[in-house]
Amino acid sequence: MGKVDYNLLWGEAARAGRGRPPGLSRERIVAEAVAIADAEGLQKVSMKHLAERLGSGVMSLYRHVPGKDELVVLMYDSLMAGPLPLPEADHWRDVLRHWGLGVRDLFIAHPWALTVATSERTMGPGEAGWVDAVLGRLSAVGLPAELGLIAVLTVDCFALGAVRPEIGSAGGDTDFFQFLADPAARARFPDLARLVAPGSASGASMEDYFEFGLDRVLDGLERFIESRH
Amino acid sequence: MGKVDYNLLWGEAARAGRGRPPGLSRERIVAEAVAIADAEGLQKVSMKHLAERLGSGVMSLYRHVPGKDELVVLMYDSLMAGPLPLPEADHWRDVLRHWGLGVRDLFIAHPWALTVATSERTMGPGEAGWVDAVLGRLSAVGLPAELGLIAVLTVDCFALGAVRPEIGSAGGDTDFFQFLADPAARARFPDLARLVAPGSASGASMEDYFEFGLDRVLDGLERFIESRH
DNA sequence: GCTAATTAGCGTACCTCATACGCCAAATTG
DNA sequence: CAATTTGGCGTATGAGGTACGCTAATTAGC
Repeated sequence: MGKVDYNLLWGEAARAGRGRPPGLSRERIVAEAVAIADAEGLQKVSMKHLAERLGSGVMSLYRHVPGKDELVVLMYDSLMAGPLPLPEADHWRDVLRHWGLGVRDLFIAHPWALTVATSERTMGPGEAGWVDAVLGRLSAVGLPAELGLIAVLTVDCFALGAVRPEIGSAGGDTDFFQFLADPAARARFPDLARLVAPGSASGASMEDYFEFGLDRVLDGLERFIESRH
Repeated sequence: MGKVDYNLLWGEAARAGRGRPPGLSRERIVAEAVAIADAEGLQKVSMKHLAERLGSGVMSLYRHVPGKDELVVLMYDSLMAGPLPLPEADHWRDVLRHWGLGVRDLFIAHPWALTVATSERTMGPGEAGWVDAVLGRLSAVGLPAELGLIAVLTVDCFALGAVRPEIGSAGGDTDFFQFLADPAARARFPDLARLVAPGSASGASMEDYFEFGLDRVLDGLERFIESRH
């Protein structure tokens, strides 16, 4: 929600010298919060609930995390610090395709993360390293740095936008295209209805659509990159 | 946050016959909430604040809106019910390009909307009509319906993802790439640093980047569509 | 070992916010 | 002018975030 201190993400971790040794740690808190969000949703991540899980008092958390908003930001950046979807491919297009699908998998595995990603925020070290790793790989397979950067951002933007209708549909709780179940709505928006028609569950076809769009984006990038050679 | 009733968005508005005439209306409430969110941010939209603006009691709002979550959904859908960025172009590519830029403008004008767009939700009538209008225009300029649908969704997905770094940068409060102000960070992520380098403010270059990516997406769609003729 | 300094854990109190409930007011229908 | 219906809203409740300050545990210096 509110503003989050830049130093929270990028600042040095002040080392502890003397004094009482910590039982909690920022890492443990963030990891547990992510576990709760994955299992029960982001709105179930309350300081109270989190403290119970960790077997500590509520206010103890504030020794390691400035507040709730900051915790959410840390949760998000911790995702990006994990393993990267980088294949052993030797063509930039394969690298980017694999990476785009990996981004999709990440946001489907952590549905709460998409909301965080699209909130007003600052890029953290995890995310920066994430992007940096892909740029490095693209560079290794011969794509010039300036082309790699725009290619990665384009694919990333598409993936972020395109994964949206898939989230929620998976759980079955909230279907993004629920209104199309009504025949009257299908009659009013016949073109939209076609999207969901093939596999009535709508979940399966969305994945196909994601790949289709991704391939179109890669086509567009390919045309541009080839014109530069 | 929570689940929102499907009927809230798509249900018929029950007409009032007798009884006390309403002083408030759902439309007024939603419009005022949007005004607050635009001016002060979504987190400042509280039932209390909203009621003060409307000169009514807090609980009066609940006669017209089931709750806060539902209000936010209605706010979002009301944006989509507004005027559409549809040009008088006679080529599908121009239509989609103009539309993509219009989507970008919309989310920059209403920064809070992006978070709502990417939350778990159901498509409402405003948004469905929005998509439907573009499909109709594309159809009118000769693009087959099935191609129009995937083209619109692809462009929409890209626009949604790509506008993200621009939000917040505009206000100057929270810069998405704030960490690149630090020379050490620029040294660590030189490729990323290049993105912001040209216009040090980073805002101007992001718009150029949006258009670049959009054109790549359109290129990819063009290749696919031409291969179908 | 003793004391001072330092840092962690956490109970209490407070504030904000959404909202269930119920009463009253204002209009229509007969 | 009742009876009915619908809207406005005050009060109370409960959840959630967090400022404050006390206590506990540990180390550094003596």
